[in-house]
Amino acid sequence: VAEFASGWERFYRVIRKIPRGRVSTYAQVAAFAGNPRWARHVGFALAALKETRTPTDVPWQRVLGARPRGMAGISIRDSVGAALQRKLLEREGVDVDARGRVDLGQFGWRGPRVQRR
DNA sequence: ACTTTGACGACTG
DNA sequence: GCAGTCGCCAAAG
Repeated sequence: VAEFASGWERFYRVIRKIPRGRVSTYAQVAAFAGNPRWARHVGFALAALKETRTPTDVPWQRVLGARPRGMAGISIRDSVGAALQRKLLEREGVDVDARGRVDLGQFGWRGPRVQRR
């Protein structure tokens, strides 16, 4: 059913499910998309998204790079884009520290379903 | 069909 | 904490 999805479309589907005010990681998105080893491709797909789609279609800002200590961080290389991502996240109520890191224990997305308070 | 490219991640020194 | 390596693998040229 609707297997039109090219590889990257799967990532977009997962990312669209991330609730406002929550964040996830590339690896996490990849895992929910079917394979935890596609983390790099998530980032690649999002970079491509920048050119082919409108940002509003997929909440790319909620996808961060994995960091130790249950943290996630802005992993975007373009400083302008990184600043934008930070701004968008803060606008959603996500607390981003000075180094662009977010506590997953507090804002991390638990998964597509298992939200259940 | 081969090579290059990555908004990654885990590990090493 | 930071820089370098390696493993992973789909898309684009």
